[in-house]
Amino acid sequence: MCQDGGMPPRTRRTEALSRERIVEAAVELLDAAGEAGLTFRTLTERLATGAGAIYWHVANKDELLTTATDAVVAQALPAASAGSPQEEIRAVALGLFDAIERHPWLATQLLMQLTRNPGGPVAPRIFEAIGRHIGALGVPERSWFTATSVLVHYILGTAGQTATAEVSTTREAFLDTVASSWEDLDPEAYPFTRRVARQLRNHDDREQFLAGIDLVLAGVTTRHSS
Amino acid sequence: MCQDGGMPPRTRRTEALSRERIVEAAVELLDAAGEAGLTFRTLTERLATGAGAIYWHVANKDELLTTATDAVVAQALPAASAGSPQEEIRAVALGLFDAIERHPWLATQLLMQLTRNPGGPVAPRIFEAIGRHIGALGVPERSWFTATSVLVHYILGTAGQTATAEVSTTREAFLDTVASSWEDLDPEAYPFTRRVARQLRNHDDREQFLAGIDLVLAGVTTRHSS
DNA sequence: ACACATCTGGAATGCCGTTCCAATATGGAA
DNA sequence: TTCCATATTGGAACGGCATTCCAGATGTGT
Repeated sequence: MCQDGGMPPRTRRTEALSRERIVEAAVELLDAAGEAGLTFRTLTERLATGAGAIYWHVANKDELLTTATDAVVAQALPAASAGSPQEEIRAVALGLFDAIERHPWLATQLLMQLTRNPGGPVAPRIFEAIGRHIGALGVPERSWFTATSVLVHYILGTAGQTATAEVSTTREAFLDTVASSWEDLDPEAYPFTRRVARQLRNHDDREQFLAGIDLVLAGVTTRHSS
Repeated sequence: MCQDGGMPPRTRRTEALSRERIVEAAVELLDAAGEAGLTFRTLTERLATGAGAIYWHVANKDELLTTATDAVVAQALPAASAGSPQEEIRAVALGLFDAIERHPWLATQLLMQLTRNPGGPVAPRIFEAIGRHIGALGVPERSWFTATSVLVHYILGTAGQTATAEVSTTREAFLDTVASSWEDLDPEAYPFTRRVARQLRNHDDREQFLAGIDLVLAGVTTRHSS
């Protein structure tokens, strides 16, 4: 549980096990084989140790997942650059989008963190990165929370949706499967979904994603700029 | 896997096990004890049967969860009433919001269905319920998919966030805990989140939720109504 | 009354997260 | 240098889970 407060020793019996080394290995396993690829079995094998050793550094699997998620998100968020609030928000959104593309397991984790663990480190980090620029858009403080929520949920939801497509064999195959199943729906009950299925097939993820952001930003700004 | 094509027999050895009875029991267990409350152990106990019997009607737990989610969503979506597109969309949103309040496990399931199983029955059902009214807002067809995505992700994300608060002891206690942990963040790194934490405390879920919807609708409409 | 397909209950399997503990390292005190 | 308290490790053991397997009961058509 508690880390020592002194220098790290030069060399341990094999190669000092540490919280960071565990988290790093966890991220690698998640990247390689998704959420199911991270078990204490695979983790102990990769680190050539036992379960007890890991549990000395990490409380449980949930904490490990939270820490791994936070580490990846921290790296993904861009350092503050000096642009318009819209540009800043777009940069954050793209940073998360790309991170989810690199680590497809991230999408689910982020949604979980946001809904089930808003007190943890991940939710505030993302909330802050977006919300920081909301005031500069002319949104009155009373609406800051709502406006930021809309943006964050859209970003994570959509990025997650498109990123999941990457995991399966190829993106095209996945989108094609979904589009086909949508086109096979009952025409009476699903006229809209069937019609939109075509847009799903040839669909530039990144472009659509940014279009959605702009749409939300338009709503956020026009609402209060009169 | 396959249902018979004939009449259901009047009476079975105890009380005909059927796909519907299993799904019904699953929903009850989920409502009573959340996602962790649904295991094949609890399910067989409640239905007074064995695991094999259940597996004859249902492929696996994932399918059971999907079916349970779809059943609850189907009941939650309002029958078409004749109002403005905005009113229709608000009605669907509130229908989902209330369903999530009644069945807190639903939030996570819906997010999963949307991102990991868009080919299943749940995603199209929700997409259609919202998207059906998008055209009437004056949105050009090219933007239908994006606009609907924004709305759906916001609705599910936010409803999920607020619903999770219900599960824990009391809503107030949960919000208070989260707000406190946000207020304890580093003032240098988290000025926005700390400031917004106050809005979290006294916060009418439903009102905030509808405000968010209106915000998105404003963006969707003003963007194309010139 | 017989045979066959449908349906059931529960035992067995293998994997998972977690706990427990005996054994081993480490750094400072003597 | 020796020794000890404390920090750290590896792996065995545990209970719970989803899922599989199968012997047998049930109901239907003949």
